[in-house]
Amino acid sequence: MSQTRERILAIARELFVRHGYTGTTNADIARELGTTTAALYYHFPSKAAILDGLLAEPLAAYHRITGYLDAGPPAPAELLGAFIDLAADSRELAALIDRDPSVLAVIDKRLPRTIERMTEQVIAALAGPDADRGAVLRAHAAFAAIKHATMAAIALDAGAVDRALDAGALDPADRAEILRIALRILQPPAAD
Amino acid sequence: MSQTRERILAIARELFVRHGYTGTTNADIARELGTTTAALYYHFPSKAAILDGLLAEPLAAYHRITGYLDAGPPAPAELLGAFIDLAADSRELAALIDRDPSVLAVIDKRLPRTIERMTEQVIAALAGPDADRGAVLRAHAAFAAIKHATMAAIALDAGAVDRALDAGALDPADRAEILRIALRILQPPAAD
DNA sequence: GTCTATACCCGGATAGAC
DNA sequence: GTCTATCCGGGTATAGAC
Repeated sequence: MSQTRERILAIARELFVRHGYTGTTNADIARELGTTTAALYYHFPSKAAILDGLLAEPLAAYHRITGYLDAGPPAPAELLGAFIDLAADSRELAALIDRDPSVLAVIDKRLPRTIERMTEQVIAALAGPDADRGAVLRAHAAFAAIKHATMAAIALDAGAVDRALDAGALDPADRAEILRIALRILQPPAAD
Repeated sequence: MSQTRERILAIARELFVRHGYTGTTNADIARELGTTTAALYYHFPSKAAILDGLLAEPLAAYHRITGYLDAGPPAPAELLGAFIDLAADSRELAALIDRDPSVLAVIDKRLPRTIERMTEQVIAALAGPDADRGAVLRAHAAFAAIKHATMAAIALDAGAVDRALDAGALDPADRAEILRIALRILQPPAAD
């Protein structure tokens, strides 16, 4: 692995997250890298390719999870847990995906299913087979809650260096709490 | 009110929501309007001004709500309810705000407080005065859930024309359900 | 593997006629 | 109130030397 390539990805990740994909220029990346924009094109054929390099893994994971759904309805805890881990692993990247619509356009070209279609599947699975309107709303709420709470949890540690080694990882206690929250969201009101 | 102005806003709203702010060009708006890009500049001094025209009201409402927080801690149900209504009123616009970072840049120039600062305040208010880590996570979860569930509820009606007059408005039953969900999220796990 | 130089296009915005 | 024409800047990408 060219290690300049890795540096470019690291820099791009940071800039994309902070300023968005369209809000970041090749010149911005090159400046941070200490080279010129032309140098980037030795390592990547296009700007979109840099984005691809960043999102390939998390998107594959997303696709893998929704693939399981085809087999049959999973336990909500499993599904929600998988998404917590996905959000934690991809960190700030998760936010990037649905922030900039132009990112979606880039992504959807290289995916078997569109993001939108995958999300629909997840909602359907969370809402359950005989979902009424309330169940669908709760599924949306749970899905959104997981993603944002996970990102918030990681962000809370952003400054703290004393949290042992793996700064940026999701605290197991936080994971448990978030899962608990999400599962409770899915409960119909009658079960209150 | 120039009614061409209103048409431009309506068109821009739709395009911004669908393709994002940076993903929409003046040419796109002009095409839909049936004129040229130059014509837009008779009605608005810049592209950013069109965005302003669209977001002014919802942002003022957001600012008004956070203003109340300065006075003292509100009942969570009031605060959450206010945000459900805000999300419902601004519809798809709500999504626009935290999607494109360049939108944030435009907005923050004309706001007394930054969006980020306002969000922090809301989270703090929802988490409560003696908030532990779990309470903060629950606050984030509740805030995200409200926004997404409300947008989902409205989206569910998108196609249905038979829902009497006010298509696009939030069903009171949905509102109640979403509020119930959000309030439950804020409950500490012990209260399960 | 990185440079200089530059082509090319496109988006926002302006000038001035009608 | 809208047009034609055009400027300007900046962004992606390429050519070709080193």
